[in-house]
Amino acid sequence: MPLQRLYNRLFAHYGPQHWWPADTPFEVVVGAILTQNTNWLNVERAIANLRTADVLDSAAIHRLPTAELEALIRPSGFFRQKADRLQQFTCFLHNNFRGDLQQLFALPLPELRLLLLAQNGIGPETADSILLYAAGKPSFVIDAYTHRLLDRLGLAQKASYDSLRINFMQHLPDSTELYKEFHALIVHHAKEHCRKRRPLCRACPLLDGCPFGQDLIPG
DNA sequence: GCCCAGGTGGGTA
DNA sequence: TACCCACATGGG
Repeated sequence: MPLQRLYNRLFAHYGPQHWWPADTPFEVVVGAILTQNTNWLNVERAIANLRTADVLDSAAIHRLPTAELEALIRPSGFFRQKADRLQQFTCFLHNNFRGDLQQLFALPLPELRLLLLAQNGIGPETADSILLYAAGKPSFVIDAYTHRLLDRLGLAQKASYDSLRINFMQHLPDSTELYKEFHALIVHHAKEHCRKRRPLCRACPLLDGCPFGQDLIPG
């Protein structure tokens, strides 16, 4: 299976990634929203501000004055929009699940995914990141790096988000841990060998023995 | 100064 | 469906 082979190569080269970089499920949710079209380094600054202010939990975000939340997350960019999205989410959580993420995550995957997608500011990538890394559900994440990698390998140039996600999930074992590692490996690889507006790096481990990655084309 | 970064939602044709 | 745009900060 080509996707399995792609995963095997990445894993053999980089080893386990143990993602997502967060201490709690709620921190994953916050990071997933703050990282929208934003460099992760800036997200870390914003999260550090929230931690220092001791408001890195749902109840605190919920009751924090919006202007204060905006000031704390300012380094992550789009701070007005993201402060609003964070508080809309905590409001939804408090109104429907007593502010308890685990109660929300107890819903079955398909239902939970639709519910997340119905929230303002939570699109497919953010929803799948929350499902996979916060809720521990096997929902594959397709991000800009995944699109770019498949594009560089000559695959799926104009495939939709959902079709790519379904493709990954149908050709891989139904495993949360595998999905986590695979996505994390794609990000790790992309940061080294798959930069925007640049050709695939010659040192790319995926190209070793297959100059154009042809043997990785999915069947 | 320029491009880029782990998107989303609203608008238009 | 397919583009276009606003949203905003900080690094290279």
